[in-house]
Amino acid sequence: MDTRKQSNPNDDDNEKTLINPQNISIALNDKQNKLIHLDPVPDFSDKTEIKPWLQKIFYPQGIEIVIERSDNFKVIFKCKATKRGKKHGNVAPPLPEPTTEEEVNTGSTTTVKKKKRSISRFNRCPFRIRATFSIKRKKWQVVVMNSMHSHELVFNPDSDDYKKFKMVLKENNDVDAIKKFDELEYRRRNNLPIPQAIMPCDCGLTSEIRSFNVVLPNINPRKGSNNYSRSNGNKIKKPIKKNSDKPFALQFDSSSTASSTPTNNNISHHNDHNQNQTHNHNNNNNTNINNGMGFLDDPFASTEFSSLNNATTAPAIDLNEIDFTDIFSKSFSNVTATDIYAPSPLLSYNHTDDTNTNDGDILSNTYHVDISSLLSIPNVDADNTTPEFDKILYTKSVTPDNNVNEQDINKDDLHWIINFDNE
Amino acid sequence: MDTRKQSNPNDDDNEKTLINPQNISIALNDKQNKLIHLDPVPDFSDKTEIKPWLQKIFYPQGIEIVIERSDNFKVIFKCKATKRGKKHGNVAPPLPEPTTEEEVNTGSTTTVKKKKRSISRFNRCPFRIRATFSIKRKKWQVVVMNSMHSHELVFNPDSDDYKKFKMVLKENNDVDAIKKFDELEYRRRNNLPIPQAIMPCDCGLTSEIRSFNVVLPNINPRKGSNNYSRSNGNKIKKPIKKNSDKPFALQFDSSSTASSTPTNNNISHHNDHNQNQTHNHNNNNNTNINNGMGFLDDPFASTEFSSLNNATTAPAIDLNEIDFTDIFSKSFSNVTATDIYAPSPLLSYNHTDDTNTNDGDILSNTYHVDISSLLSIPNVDADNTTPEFDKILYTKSVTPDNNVNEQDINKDDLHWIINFDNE
DNA sequence: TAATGGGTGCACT
DNA sequence: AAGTGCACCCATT
Ligand SMILES: [Zn+2]
Ligand SMILES: [Zn+2]
Repeated sequence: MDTRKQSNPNDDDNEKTLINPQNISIALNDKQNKLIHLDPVPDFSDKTEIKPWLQKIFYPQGIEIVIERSDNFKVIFKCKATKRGKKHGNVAPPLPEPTTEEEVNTGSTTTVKKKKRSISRFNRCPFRIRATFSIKRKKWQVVVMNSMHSHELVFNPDSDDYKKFKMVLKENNDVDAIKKFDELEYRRRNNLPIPQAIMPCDCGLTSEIRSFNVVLPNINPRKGSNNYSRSNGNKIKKPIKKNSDKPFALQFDSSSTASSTPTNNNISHHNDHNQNQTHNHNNNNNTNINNGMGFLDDPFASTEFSSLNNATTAPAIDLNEIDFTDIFSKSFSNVTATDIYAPSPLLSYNHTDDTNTNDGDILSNTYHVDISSLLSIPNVDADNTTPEFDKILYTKSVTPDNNVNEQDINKDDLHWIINFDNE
Repeated sequence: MDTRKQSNPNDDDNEKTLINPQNISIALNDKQNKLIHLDPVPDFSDKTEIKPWLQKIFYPQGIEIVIERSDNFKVIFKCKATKRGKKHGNVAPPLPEPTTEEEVNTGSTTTVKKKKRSISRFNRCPFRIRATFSIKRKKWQVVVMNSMHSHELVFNPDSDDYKKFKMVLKENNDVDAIKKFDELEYRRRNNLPIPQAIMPCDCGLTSEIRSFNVVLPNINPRKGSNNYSRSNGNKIKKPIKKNSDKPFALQFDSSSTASSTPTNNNISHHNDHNQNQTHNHNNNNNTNINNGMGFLDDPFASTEFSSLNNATTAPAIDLNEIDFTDIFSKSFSNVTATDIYAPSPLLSYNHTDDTNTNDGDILSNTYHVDISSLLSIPNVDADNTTPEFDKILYTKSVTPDNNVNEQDINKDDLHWIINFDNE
């Protein structure tokens, strides 16, 4: 039974309030809320399990995450920065940089000098995922804090981080995830469209989380005893030494990690999908954001999986191990894969998992959010035309100087604007 | 026998050329050279030995160093940043920040917002020490890259880093260093003047390096075999994995670290001191850079050590173990301790150590540099009056807009100017 | 261990 | 003055 208070998504003051995913599409379309709570979240027994779980979700989105900051009670993720001098090989090239030169007036002479220490565009992406351990709930909460990106989103199966991620999947014998990512790699390398179904869930998070073998461990947390102590006297005490103070790891009688052990939790997903899809942007399915790489060139729109059958020549991938039909037999027809110029709709579903055998306090009546919304650039001004992608990338277009209606800027927006201007 | 070529310090193109410390004062006064090569340097058997060695040198200068960046062939040190919200307790307060507010014009309204992500002044200090392992010389080279600071220099015996440093000294039974730092702490806590003699050497580096028990290990480096491989093809190859690729650690048959083992190297120091002191600035010995802390308030100028005898009441320090006379019997009378508003002179000495029993290629004919120069703010324009400290701190005064003669800017200067303007 | 925000040392890449 | 991934910090509320 979920007793959390749900706030009115039309309330202007609810940016940091827990929002029922049922209403999150409304909240997002209200242009004010950028906090997207992902729910449910596995009961990680260690914070190191969070990143692989998120990678399974966001790699298919073309988002490579890294840890920006972490301690034992918090992990902040962001998009991985590009490598500056990277040759454009099999790696998707970043969009062209803005002018890398700048004029330096040294008095009587003006010198044009290459900007050596320019921070790559990629590193300015405001996208964040915040995982915090809630002592009261005794579980981790995952919140997407800024769903827009300052760069294109391209899945790169050749990145080192992805290779490591894939290797861990193999070490853990995570056959379902391996199969899906093999499929994802195959489609990427052959410039095939990436359907949302390759995402953890074509409509959200929860379902495919199970099939990805990212589990909700059916372990009973200790009740009645709170071994946590974040305060030192009356002040906050943070872990003092390395590899110490891992209270939440002691919370479960887990003999294995959440990411390596499947549960018996049979979530009946892909049922009762109440697709409250809401579009308030141009449904331009032909907009192309990938410069010549072809990854997201073909809007998936109404493409059914049967179209994949055209691809029969697989490279080094063991296609014999890939069962495509199982993946694409699910409903995703109304979800556009690449509609990232304008805010994607949030599809919210209400999962009532009667088969859930886990602790009802944590797992029952959970909801999930279609993370296709994470692909979107926020609708900074719904009344205007969709802002140009290049402008957002290069001209600080989120500032009020760039067609952003100031009334539509909340405090979080302002914070970013200020930071951009300061950098 | 040192066969290194020495360059003409008056040459405009020698910024990155090895400079004989004999000529470094001339080179520095030429306003072009900011690279101060420290020589000799112990043959560190591990890069972790470098920081303690430098701490022994720079703590007495009021400089607390941290590692900015490191790999197995390079360690870059800089000044430790201040703690942001630190209350001004027994810690020397940083100079007041510039305005921490900024106006944000959001169109029709102007919002004044606290700058949240401001970098503390302390972290902008350009002072750097670069230690690089030279494969050709098979030894570490230490270069001070920017001898000015953006902040006051105050030795803080209460800092955590210093306590750790001191603890390591005790673990290593480094009695000489312990004695000297006890003395330094005592003088600091009692607002007594800090003579240059408490520095590793009152006139330079080499001599006190021995008495500080930082040693030049009398170990014969392997000759003829070069186990190093920095190049991958013809490009620089960086270490690939953690805790691997420590080629220089294999270079010596060392059974102990350089910082813990004294050598038999009897450098006859404090002889033949040819004090080529050069002043081209106002010798204002009364300039006070310490806001009320009193540490460096009293210019030491012509103060002899006998003046310390006035202090007889030592707090918790075991003064019975401190032999002051041995320290201050050395000549340092012409060195001002706190003349940091203007460039300090560089005193260069020529040490000819006939008693050196170590490898002549490395240790004979070595020189050392008076690191009192490291206290100075560079003479950005010798023809002008001394630039105001506040201006240097807060108004990017190293830019040509701030009284820097553009002819006096070399390429490295320009690089920095650009970076400052970008921040 | 309340929750949440940010700074920064420093080795990896 | 490699940039940045990450963790050890500290801040305010
Ligand atoms: Zn991003
Ligand atoms: Zn400094």
